[in-house]
Amino acid sequence: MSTASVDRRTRRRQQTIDEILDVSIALMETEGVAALSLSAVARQLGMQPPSLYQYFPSKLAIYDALFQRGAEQFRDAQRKAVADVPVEQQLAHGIAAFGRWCMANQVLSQLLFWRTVPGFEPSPEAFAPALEVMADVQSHLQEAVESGRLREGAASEDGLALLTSMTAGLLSQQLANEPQASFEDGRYMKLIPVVLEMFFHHYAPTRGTAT
Amino acid sequence: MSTASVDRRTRRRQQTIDEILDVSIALMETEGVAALSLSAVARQLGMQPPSLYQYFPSKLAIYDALFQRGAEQFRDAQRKAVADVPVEQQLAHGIAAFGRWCMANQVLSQLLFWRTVPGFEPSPEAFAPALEVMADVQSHLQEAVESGRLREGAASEDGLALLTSMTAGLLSQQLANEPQASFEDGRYMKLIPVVLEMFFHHYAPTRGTAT
DNA sequence: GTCTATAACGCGATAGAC
DNA sequence: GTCTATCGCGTTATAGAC
Repeated sequence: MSTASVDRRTRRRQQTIDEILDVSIALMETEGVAALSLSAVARQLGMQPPSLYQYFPSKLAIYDALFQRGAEQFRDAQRKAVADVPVEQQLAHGIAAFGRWCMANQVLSQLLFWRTVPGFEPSPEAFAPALEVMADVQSHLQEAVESGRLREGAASEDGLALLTSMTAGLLSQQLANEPQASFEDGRYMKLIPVVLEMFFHHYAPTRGTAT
Repeated sequence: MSTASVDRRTRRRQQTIDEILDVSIALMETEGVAALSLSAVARQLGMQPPSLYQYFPSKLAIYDALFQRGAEQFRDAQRKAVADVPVEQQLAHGIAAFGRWCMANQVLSQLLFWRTVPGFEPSPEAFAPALEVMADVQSHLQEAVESGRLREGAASEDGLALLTSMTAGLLSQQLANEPQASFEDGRYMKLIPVVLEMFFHHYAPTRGTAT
């Protein structure tokens, strides 16, 4: 067996895996994240349900692959948004990119930020890119502190928790109440600049209360 | 058939309905909200699964009853928390009560604040008490505006959305990351006073930016 | 080896007859 | 209230096709 044929097979296999994930996302969009059905996926692909087990050992493994895919895409979108942007605007751009990505990838967002699929817990491997994003945000905060744009506590655990909770809260409300809206015209997404302003105000270097 | 016997039957029926709901909540606590199984409920009650259909027309109807129950309990907890409290502390007490109730009733909170059960949408009847709570909060905000403790915009749609998003965000993070914590020692619940402070700061009467 | 199909098991929600 | 029956699900075992 030639090396080329191995490659071709590997490529074809990866392609099938991607198709399975694509179809899964599409189905979850219409049926709900927790309502993913392997039979439905197989039908869409013209396969029999057991054939899927050549590619994933279980339904939860598909969720895990989707989680990882989502976390990687999310991380890359974040990084792209803050690249080539003046340091003092990185937080604002990053958070806007967060909102934009979430509204464009609602299914993946639900998987990443809520934990609502019974029995599913992301593997450490799938979770890793999500941790990277957290580290990125914290380093942006740290930078803002060191350059004097924010007070000490902003880069603390509480500061990070506050920032992520406020933005995740807007997202939560947006997805629960107005899921069909776009990032630009969502009632809650519109408030993203406001909470960022509140955050900067709370951790303003010269005044405000310690946390 | 005597009136008494009708009463007794009605009472007994209501009792069974309550038992079904209680068992459902208990099962969702261990298995996940979306993993509720009628068969499991029936087993716990020593019934056959089809017998449940004497009390609820479908599984989604059970979710709806739980939603309504949760919304009513939530509303009552809110109202009890703000009763007999000085007007200027009602918002703080109400929000603390929100956090406390949610952590003590996580299953119902998920049902109320996220929409993660495939195919479930609360009926208007079940949703009504939730709307009452919103109206209560808005009236508290309005009161704060009229008494000069908050600026005009605080009681607007955006103000209400901001306040609920920030608190719901903390809850979301708490439930997703540290569900086993209590209200008192949860990393995110601890920040509830902070976001309230940020809110008051943002809508302070004398200064701040318009929203 | 790698992929796919068929058959079968156990479980779930639910409809209907009793 | 039950029992029976139908249907769809995730999953496993097994056997044939590339």
